[in-house]
Amino acid sequence: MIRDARVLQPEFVPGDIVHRTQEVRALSNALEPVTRGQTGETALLHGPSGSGKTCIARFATDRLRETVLDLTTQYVNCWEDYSRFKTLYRVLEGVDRTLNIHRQSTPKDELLERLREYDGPPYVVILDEVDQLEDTRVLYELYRTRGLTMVLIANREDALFGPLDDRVASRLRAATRIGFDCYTVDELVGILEPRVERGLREGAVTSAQLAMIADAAAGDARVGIEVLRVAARRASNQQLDSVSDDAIRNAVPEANAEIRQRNVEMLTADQRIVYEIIADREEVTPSELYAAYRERADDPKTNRTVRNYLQKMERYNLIRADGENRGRSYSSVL
DNA sequence: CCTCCACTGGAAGATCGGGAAG
DNA sequence: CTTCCCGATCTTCCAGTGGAGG
Repeated sequence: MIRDARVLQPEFVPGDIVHRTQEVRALSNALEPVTRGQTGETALLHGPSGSGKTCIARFATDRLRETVLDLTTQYVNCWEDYSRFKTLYRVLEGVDRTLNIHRQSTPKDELLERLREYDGPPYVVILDEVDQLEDTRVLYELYRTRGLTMVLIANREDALFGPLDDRVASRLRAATRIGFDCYTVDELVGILEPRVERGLREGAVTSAQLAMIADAAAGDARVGIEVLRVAARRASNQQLDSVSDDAIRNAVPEANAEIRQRNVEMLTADQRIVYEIIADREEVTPSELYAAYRERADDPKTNRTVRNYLQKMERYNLIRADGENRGRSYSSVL
């Protein structure tokens, strides 16, 4: 039943963008100087998750590479590489300058040195989830790199500006800003349709079912694609040649559980204890939580460290923190 | 109104761990 | 082998916040 699983992967970039033509054009304009060997304008793509920011950034840079012979591009996910070191490392990796850097290879900041020395062809770097950077100095350092053009992606524009250095903030205000809105149900169907055509056997999913998926995804293309993928895989495992309505309904919580499971696996043993305490109960106050943690953990970490864990888990969308200060309580997401 | 205090999260410094140099 | 280095992680300290209860 599955013909081409690749098009059901979340990171698949379609060869042709059905919606978002306006946004593609705006981004291409910002990058246009690159075609003349110059540095492009910094672009800032912002909007809710699953609204096509990453996809459009990749699409535009891929297309740019088709027209510009001598061009390097790199994608960096700042959520995964949130420290300054890791981000710089990835950027250098894109131009093969990481040889022999394993951590402490001589001077204090070898990475920055190498970046300064960069003298190659135009280089376009996509920084996804850029609001997750813990040290925004790296943005300034990238701004100062010759021939480097940045495409920044953030969920919320204002969350990015908050902790910024003045020098970076002023440059960022001059950036080309491109806003993205949630997809409508029709648009989502339009995104899923070509994937079904290429990825699945004919008639495996009806258009009414696509509308069901689109509706459940609430404007988030990533969720929609994940639901489609889970439902198709399930049907395929059962040797069916089409997807039932029930399979789709079941796939919605399963797709969410899968995302959550992946995040839980990234936690350390101590973090997982904290997560499980929260998951076990409806709602828990900070002091109850820490007391329970101390009881279960051998060699427990300090209260402050547990608070860092909680922040991290909140960012991973594993838990929710309600209220402020004294009124704070933690609960697990679904 | 004021005081108390549970809670948050920033800053700075200590510690851990792994790779390289001596 | 030991020593040094450095990023990541953890602790210590603390200022700020706002609800509870005089």
